[in-house]
Amino acid sequence: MSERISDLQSVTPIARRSLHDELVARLRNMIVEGELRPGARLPEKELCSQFGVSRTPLREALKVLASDGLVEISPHRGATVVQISRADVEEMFPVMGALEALAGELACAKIDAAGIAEITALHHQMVAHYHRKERAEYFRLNQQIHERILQAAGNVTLSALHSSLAGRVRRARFLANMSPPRWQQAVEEHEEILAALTRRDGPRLADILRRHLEHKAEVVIANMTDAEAETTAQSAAG
Amino acid sequence: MSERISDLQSVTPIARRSLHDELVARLRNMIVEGELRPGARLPEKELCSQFGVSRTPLREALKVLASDGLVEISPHRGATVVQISRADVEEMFPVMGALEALAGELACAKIDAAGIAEITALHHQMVAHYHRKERAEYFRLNQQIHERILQAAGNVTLSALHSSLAGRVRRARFLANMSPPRWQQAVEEHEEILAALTRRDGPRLADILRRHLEHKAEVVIANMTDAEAETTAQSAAG
DNA sequence: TCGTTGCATCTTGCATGCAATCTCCGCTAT
DNA sequence: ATAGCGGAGATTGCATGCAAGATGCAACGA
Repeated sequence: MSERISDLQSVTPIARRSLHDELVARLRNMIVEGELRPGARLPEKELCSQFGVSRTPLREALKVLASDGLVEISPHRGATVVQISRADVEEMFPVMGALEALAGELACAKIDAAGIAEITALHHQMVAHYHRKERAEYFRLNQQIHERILQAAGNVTLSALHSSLAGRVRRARFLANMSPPRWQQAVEEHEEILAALTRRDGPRLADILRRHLEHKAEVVIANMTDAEAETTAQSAAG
Repeated sequence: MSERISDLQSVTPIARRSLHDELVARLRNMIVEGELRPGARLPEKELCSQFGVSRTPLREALKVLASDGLVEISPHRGATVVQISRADVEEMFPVMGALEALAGELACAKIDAAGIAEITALHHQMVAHYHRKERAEYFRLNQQIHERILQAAGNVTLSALHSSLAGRVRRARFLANMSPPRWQQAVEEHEEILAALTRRDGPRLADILRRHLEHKAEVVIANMTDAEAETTAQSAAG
């Protein structure tokens, strides 16, 4: 028999995305990145002309996003980007904590030296950005580290759940206002995370991650409260 | 100002289900309950005539189920009920363990006497069914107890994730073949669960639940292996 | 005889049309 | 002046039509 096509490295299935898949990805991104604000209405007609597609694939995409918790659909009234409340955040962080804690345990059991080296590199980059007070870069690296730990856990189900939650939380972009002491605390916790991972101390890593997420929650919630107070003051003044 | 309508207990929004919502619920149920077997194809036309709807709402429902991990859609080839592999189950149970452990902790902190009484009642019913070897009833009560603990945790996000996973796992209905010693072990663990909950010992309850889920996983995976061997033997004989 | 290629048929992906429902505006009555 | 009412316009829910792609079969060639 001749050489099999499937043996060739460079031959991978052509990724063909249907319109609705593409729409799901784009809309999700627009929502998570804050381009579409919480509470924003999503009129089908407008989005259709904007994306240059018809209503059918768009509607399919909206249904998917609704089941994912990013948009809300009320019958005959249309879709809106879900408002994320303080209560929602208070709910979501413990869950993310549990998921990341599990990821930490699994990662310690499975990660190899190369994986640790990679995370270590990311960590040092992140710390460098911390010292230069480069918030945006810091957050990007921070997020990457957490993603890499999830990935090292080698559990697709776990990763999927976490990334869905992370997407919803990221919309509360108030993290950007982290106070200096809080920021320092976060970096210290990341030092501990790296240490535990290097020692492959699963229970300890799980514990740190859970606490780390608790503290993140405090920061986010504090900032949400501030933001709300500001909004209230504005609307009272206006 | 007059009394707000929203303050009234009995006034809840009238549940008006659109066709696609109804379809999502029905299909999900058919898949979870095993009426639609893993690997089964889901031709749009056939389902449409069966449910008496047109293709549009049906397609929307399929997309939602796909994003939920219950069906798989390949472009121009249609939807099929996803096969659940041993690897999938091995992935999912630790995650369910983490979620239930968190639920246990939260439940201990929040549950009131009435809640405990309710779970206690369910527990005793379940044990009665165990003694009468009534598997179906036993499993129903078992599931109810776990659901009540999740509910007592008072975290909608947590409940939603758990129920999605539980739905996917439940399709591996091999639990029905639990061996007598395993069954006894499960009941003993449930005694411990109830005890820890009554004492409101969160960490302990979390621990038991995690272990309980590990053992469930072992049972399910063992039975999946048996089932696979059987299938192989059958196909070899046939 | 076996493997390949081309064609017919069927299924799915998307666009569009119609009906049902909601929203918003002006109007009327108290 | 304000609350309630009603209709016009707009938006969504669902059905259907057409085109692109997939499947399966048959004919062809080695």
